[in-house]
Amino acid sequence: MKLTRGFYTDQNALSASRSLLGKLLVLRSSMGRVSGINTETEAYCGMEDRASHAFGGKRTPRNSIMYGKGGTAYVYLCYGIHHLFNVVVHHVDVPHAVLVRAIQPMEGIQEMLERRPNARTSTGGPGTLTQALGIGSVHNGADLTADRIWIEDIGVKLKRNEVITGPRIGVEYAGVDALLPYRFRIATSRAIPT
DNA sequence: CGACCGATCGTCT
DNA sequence: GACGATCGGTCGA
Repeated sequence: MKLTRGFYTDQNALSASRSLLGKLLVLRSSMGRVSGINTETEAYCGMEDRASHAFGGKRTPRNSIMYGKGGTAYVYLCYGIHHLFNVVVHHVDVPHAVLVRAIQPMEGIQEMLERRPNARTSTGGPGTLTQALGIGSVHNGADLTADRIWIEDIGVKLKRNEVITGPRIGVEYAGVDALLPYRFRIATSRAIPT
């Protein structure tokens, strides 16, 4: 069943990063449903977090989505090439977000392969999963409780020892905050180099 | 294997 | 004018 508003507004990025693991990310496409199970996430925890776009309470046209309602998609272009997909959580004016770093493809795999012919690494990173699913800047600001892009609970329960934590990727500029264990990954998912 | 590097452009200063 | 919450190819060991 589709996650409702309360799921997103009633928790912070840290707990949401855990609870979004094992959930199904779904898009409606012209071909039907395209989806994958979240296998890796990262928490970006508000204005105190040096790795976050919202660090120091910074507010720009780009990151303003992060200050909005939990249950909103935050999609932005990284390195001029890749769209990264984030789930905004927590309350208005508290800029918490969860970056989805990897998925396990479930529905619409044929469609994903057409978009990414070299399927070996098709959903192994935050930039490639958006390409596989067809997520782009049109989804920035999308309401995750509506019917274009959403997340479903498919009954996957993860035990504590099935979740691996570690430091976030690509945030060296964040100083001490780069070391925080804000990265979460399903232990049994395809191994990804640290 | 691992290290390195070019691609590519919206966003912010 | 500089810089990314990255990726995939290449090069050398």
